[in-house]
Amino acid sequence: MYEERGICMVNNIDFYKKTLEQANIRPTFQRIKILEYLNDYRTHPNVDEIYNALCPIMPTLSKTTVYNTLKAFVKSNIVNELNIENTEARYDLHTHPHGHFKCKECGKIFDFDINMNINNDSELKGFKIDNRNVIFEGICSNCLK
Amino acid sequence: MYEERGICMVNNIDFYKKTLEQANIRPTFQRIKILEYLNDYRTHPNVDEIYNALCPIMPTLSKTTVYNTLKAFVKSNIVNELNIENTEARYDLHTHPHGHFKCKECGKIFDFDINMNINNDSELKGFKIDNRNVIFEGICSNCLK
DNA sequence: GTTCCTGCAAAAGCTTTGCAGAAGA
DNA sequence: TCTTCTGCAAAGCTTTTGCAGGAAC
Repeated sequence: MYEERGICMVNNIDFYKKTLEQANIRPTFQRIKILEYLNDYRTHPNVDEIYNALCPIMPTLSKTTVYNTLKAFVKSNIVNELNIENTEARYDLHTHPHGHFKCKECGKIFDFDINMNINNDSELKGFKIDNRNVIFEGICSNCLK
Repeated sequence: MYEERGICMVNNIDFYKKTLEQANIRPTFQRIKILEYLNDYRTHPNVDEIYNALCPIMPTLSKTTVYNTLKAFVKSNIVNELNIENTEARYDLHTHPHGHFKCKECGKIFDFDINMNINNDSELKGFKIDNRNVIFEGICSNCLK
């Protein structure tokens, strides 16, 4: 049991390392742990959440490092920066494109699939589109009750 | 000529007044001017731009009032708050839904039409959707050259 | 008279910058 | 050795809050 978990963890860490190396980012302990957190917790965490979650296992971690790391990840398209509120940025592992719904009542963020078909003759003809952020706001079905 | 412009302005101010009254917002001079600015300049201004543009004609205007006013406008769905960067909010008169493209090179923001058809059986079934913000990022055709 | 609005100053909160020491190539 | 990375402290910016005077109803 212990061994299995051990093996599993090693494999994951190797995968994170490879991901970072492919992006030309030196796979330091801090960066691997932040990437691991983003992979394990797909809850669109902000800097504070990541920092507080990792502090127990790396007490000398600084927020500056979290900021630096996330900025590097965004630049390399490993993660997506979500500007849902204007107060703070949230981060999302870059996977398949999807929309985000923010409930004004409970504050929860819901993922949803969306078809974003842009007409080739649209205003964006000839543009290079790197990121597609779709953010809806309203009230979720739970809070509507 | 002068008269025409005069009449025109009066009509507009009346229109702004009516808009605000319908939204249950007292049509003060400051609020009318801010609404007028948003109507005349559809360039997704931030607080600073609005404040600096209006200062010459109302020297005692404070940024707090701009913030208060925009917050009231957003709450009443008169304007839309755009969180394109996480550094500052931008504001957009609420018209027909459209997407925003931000060029990472020149920083310009382009409007574009988009069809946002959400499946009724999607994850958002039963949700009340108030705002739809679509923000694309990349490089515009001009900067690609 | 009571409520709402404005604007100044201060505070709060997120993010960036400068820099020195540490780690890695 | 030289470059890159980390983390502390300070600074920078946008936004919010507290509050007193003024305006509107």
